[in-house]
Amino acid sequence: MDVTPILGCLNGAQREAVTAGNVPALVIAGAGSGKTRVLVHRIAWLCDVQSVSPYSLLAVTFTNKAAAEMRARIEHLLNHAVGGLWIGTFHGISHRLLRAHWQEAGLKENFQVLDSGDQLRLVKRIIQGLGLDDSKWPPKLARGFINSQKEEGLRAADLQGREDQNERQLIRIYTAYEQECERTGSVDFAELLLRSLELLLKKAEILAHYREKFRHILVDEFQDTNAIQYQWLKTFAGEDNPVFAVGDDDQSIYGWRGARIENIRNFERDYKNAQVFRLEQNYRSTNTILSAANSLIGNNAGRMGKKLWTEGSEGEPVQLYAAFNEQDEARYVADRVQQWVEDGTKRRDEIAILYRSNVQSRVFEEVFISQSIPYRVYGGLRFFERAEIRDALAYLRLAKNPDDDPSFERIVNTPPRGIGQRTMTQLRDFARARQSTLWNAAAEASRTDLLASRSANAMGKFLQFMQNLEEDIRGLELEEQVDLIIQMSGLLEHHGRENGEKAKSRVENLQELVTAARDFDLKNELYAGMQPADAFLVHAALEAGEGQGAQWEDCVQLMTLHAAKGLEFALVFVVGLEEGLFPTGMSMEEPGRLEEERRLCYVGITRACQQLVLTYAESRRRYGAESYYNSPSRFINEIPAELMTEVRPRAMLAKPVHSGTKAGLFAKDTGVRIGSNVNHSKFGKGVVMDCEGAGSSARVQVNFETEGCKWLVLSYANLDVLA
DNA sequence: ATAAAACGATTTTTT
DNA sequence: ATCGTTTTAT
Repeated sequence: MDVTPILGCLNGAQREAVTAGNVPALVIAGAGSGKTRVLVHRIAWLCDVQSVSPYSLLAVTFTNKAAAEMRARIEHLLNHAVGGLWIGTFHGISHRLLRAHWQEAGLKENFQVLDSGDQLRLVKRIIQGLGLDDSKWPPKLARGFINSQKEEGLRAADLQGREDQNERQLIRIYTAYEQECERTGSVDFAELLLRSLELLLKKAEILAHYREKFRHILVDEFQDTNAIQYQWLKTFAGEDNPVFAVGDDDQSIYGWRGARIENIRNFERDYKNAQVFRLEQNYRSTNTILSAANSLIGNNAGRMGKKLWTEGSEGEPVQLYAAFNEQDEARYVADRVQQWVEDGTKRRDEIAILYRSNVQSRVFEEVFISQSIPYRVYGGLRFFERAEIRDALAYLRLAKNPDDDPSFERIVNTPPRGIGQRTMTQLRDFARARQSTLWNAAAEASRTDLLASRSANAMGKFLQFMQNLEEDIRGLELEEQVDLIIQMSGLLEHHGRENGEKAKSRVENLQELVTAARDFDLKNELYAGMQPADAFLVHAALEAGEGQGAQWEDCVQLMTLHAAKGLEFALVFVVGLEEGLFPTGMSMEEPGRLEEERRLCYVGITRACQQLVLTYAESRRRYGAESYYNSPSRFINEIPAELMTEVRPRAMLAKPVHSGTKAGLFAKDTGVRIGSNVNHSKFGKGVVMDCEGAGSSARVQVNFETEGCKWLVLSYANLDVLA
């Protein structure tokens, strides 16, 4: 057999990993070292060379996108479809198991999947139902508690006997939440994992079946697994089926949501016969960029140890720009973007601007709009999380299942049909007293005189409408069902009547939902045996959809550092490198947190292929207030100076540009004017470049000989004017 | 039932 | 500052 297509294009380390024997393997794959390639070629190697059936492989990823990409690459390499191969996310695969074994798992056949928004609303309802004050017991906190317990494999029953009053209250909420999920047949994300793990552990014959089936377990982004995910993998693997885990401890950036970097370190302890491979040759970045990354990450303790190298060129030095404020930072970046595309051969979509937090995108957007630079911001609300989409899906859900109280609550007065708070409070009380669902309570109430006649009338019409809707959509194609719903519910008309951009996009989104329903792949084996509408709803929960429709214009890419993981760009700006912002103020006390911030910076740096630009602002507006004298991030200092050049175009000026436009006179004349030579006790001598404001808030920009340009508040700065 | 005002939070995000 | 949520007033 000719193995050239599978092994020919691999380097030594990659080839060793791909052709590893049937023992547990841990591949420490540095940024840009061909991590996905190794995984894909390993699968191809097993199937084509080792003659392992694709049916006996289980490949797990974190995102749907990664799963889809991996499948596509495998099929491309093998040159044929591999339908029987299980590739999916932890959640997707768990879901599939639970659908197949719903009875053994103790679920309802038609259990629904709650996304985190659904879950939050349910937790909130539970808290209120227990008579607790939801400002004292924030639903988000309770949800976090429940999820983190589940991620540790702990049920409410496992938590009895806690002393702490606070904790006991949370456990009470957890208990009630579990009961409600049980009653309504709802399963949240963490539950998918925990429940499928419990299924395997409790039903020996099912476990035996899957251990017999999956002879090889492959995992991507292993450093991001949490406690239960690792447990889940080990359970599938048992004693005989080797785990092939690929990851990079230096790119672990999700500790705050439960990822256990220790998993990667414990792998060798858990699997005594494990082989460890290191991929250190980088195919992405210049030597300079890699040196910067290596130096930075060298400041972390307890690493697995790894040093990236390349056969490529040295490349340009890393550039550092000290901006006066966030506007200046954005202007500088915009200038550099313009320069990049000026020669006409370079594209904007090979440029990324990476920031620590989403709020930072705003200033860049403003500047890009004013300079007509096309850009795209990643992140934000996903398609299936948008209110109008959730509304439409709630109609679908309620039509299929009138007992779904959350959906009932959501749409009973959306669009407005005269059913207000008062009516709903009465109805809720009534339903609780009768131990019935809102739907049944409403049906009952409309027959009695519980509600005011006007409300009863409106409610009756709503019930009638929902019944008609259910009859009308029955038997239709999914696409037609959705189409009918958005029209008959009045949602389309409701948003159509509003004006403004937002309303327009809501209408478009609703129409897009019809398209999504049309394109939804019902034949996918994941949804085998399910009703189309139910399958579509699961799809909506499990795959929230991209933020924006595919806009393949040539756009500058704006995103958080987290969102950039796995991507690469010719030119990368890592912006906002200030102490307190990146690393964030919250992370600075705890060493573990700080190391994760450093890894995040490492991820950012290693996204760059050709040129890396770092920026920070000496002054920045945050939460309305301005902060001055920001220190540059410690991460900047952790990059050797010889790899960097400082760019300060403005500071090059000996004299200010516009001394004519601003008078430079302040309310209480201090003698400080644009162009004045001044002395500062800390920063030394400099020239006043610009001024802003008046009176006590007057600020001046001073270009210091040694410190560069800074904005100072005149009343605090105590400047001495020199002759 | 709707509009205005007060309140509060505010790293990162996938499933 | 700004955005989303909740309370209060009309």
